[in-house]
Amino acid sequence: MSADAEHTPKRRPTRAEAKARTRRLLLDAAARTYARKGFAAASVEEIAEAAGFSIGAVYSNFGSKERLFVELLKERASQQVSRATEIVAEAQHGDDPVPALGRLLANAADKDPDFAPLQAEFWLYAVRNPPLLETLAEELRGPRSELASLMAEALNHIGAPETVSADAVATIAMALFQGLLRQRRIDAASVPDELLGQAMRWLFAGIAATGTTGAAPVAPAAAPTDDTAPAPTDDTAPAPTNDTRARRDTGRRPATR
Amino acid sequence: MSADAEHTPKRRPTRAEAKARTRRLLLDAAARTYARKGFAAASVEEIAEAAGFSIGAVYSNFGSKERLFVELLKERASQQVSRATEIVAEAQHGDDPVPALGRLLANAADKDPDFAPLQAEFWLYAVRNPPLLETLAEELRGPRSELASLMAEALNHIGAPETVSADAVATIAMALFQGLLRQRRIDAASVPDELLGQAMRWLFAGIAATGTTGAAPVAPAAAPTDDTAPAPTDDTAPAPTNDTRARRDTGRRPATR
DNA sequence: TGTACATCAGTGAACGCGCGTTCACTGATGTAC
DNA sequence: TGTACATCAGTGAACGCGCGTTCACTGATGTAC
Repeated sequence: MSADAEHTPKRRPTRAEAKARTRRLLLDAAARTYARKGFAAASVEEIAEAAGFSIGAVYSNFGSKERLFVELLKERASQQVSRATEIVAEAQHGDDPVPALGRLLANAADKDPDFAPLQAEFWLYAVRNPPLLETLAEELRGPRSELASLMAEALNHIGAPETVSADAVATIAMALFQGLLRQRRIDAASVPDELLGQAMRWLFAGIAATGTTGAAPVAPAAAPTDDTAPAPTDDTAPAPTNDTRARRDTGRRPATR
Repeated sequence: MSADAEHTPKRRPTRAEAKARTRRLLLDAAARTYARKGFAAASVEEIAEAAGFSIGAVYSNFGSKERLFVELLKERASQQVSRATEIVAEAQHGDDPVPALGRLLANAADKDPDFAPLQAEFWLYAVRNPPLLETLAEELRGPRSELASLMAEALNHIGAPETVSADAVATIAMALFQGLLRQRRIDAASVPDELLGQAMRWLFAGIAATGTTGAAPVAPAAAPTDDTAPAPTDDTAPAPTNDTRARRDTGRRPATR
């Protein structure tokens, strides 16, 4: 129909473009299928069909069912963290973080029901294929340290003591998010929208209190918090790892190791 | 060798006893195998062999690969909650809960590496087989409300306001535990032993602070909780569900429904 | 712009292996007398 | 206590189906001249 076919979106796609599009469609179909059936139970035929291609297209693009999965993992493993980070960032500048966090939870749990199962598949697969665990950890490092930066900001904002590690708080926040997501699937009523926000609120209030009071009033019969080494557990637990009280260094450290 | 074979543990086992023993061994082997390979990838032969029996023994005892899995789920799904509950109970009466919670985390993560993957398998399987979701929820109800009872005690002990729901706190605690367990597998260094205890400490401090302040600075813009039906979702962020501010009812309600 | 050839993304049929399930059989336990 | 028969938990070989992977082929895109 139209003119000089230069920047019209309807021009005939180049070979590379067509291939890229196929790849995209296959990855998206794979995400749905792996999420719904699991890696082992999802068949290559099912995935190809869902994407509108033949089995061969998968092999032409990815080489094997496993490599398709790994590509998907590399592409999406960090989605959980980065999604959370976005919302937290938005929430922080808005009026009240609680409803924003509630939306995060509700969206991830109800609007995108494939999300949590796919993340679970990733985790299980990586746990069973140790080399991939490192890959996974690496994929998460970037987004995670962004989240930690936001947490550092928030900690400064409430005047938390310098000894509180933003990394630790970010880890706690992610764990909460994941755990609540999971529980919500089992029993939606036990995880109302505001629960994530509520928990974060308490957490920050607790951190702030620890700061102002000097010594934490915390859990019952608790030994007073001294600012020295945590010196936790004696026999089972090994020498304390770092991090919980590490300095708030949290400028994004771009994945060294 | 010995005498009247009455209560000697070495007497010939009755048929029922032998069968029960076989069942046990098969279930244990199934737990390991499903945890290590996943439900779909684990073969019946593998399980039978790990237990020291032939394939037929599985079919004689469970009827199918799937029913074996479901039996296992029914038996062990609540392990996560009840394990946590035990430790919390113990921690509460000891000096300091932080190391006890640290031990809980370390044990579940490092000492029993099959635990978290198996729980993840249960969850994924249930999510994909909705009828089982209800079963799973039911299995968890008992242990969960025990945990909530402990939380109620702790809340009273720190003088938390009556509006703080022990159920909500229990849910938060479980979510944290699960989430940290998962993260520890990806990057052990980011989840030191004390992190769970530390988080709980902050949480309770925050709740206590909320209390002392008088009015809960909690979820603003939240409609006051009426005790009627949850009336959930409309589209994005639904009216707040119940529970977060529910009365602290938490005497164990023994799994109705 | 047109022609001849090369490349290569995606097709579809075929292969063969692994696995869940079945079933006739075995031998030890249980029961009746 | 002993004998004859019934039951049934567990065996092991066989069946057949589904699925991952392969491969010769097609036809559209790209390239050389």
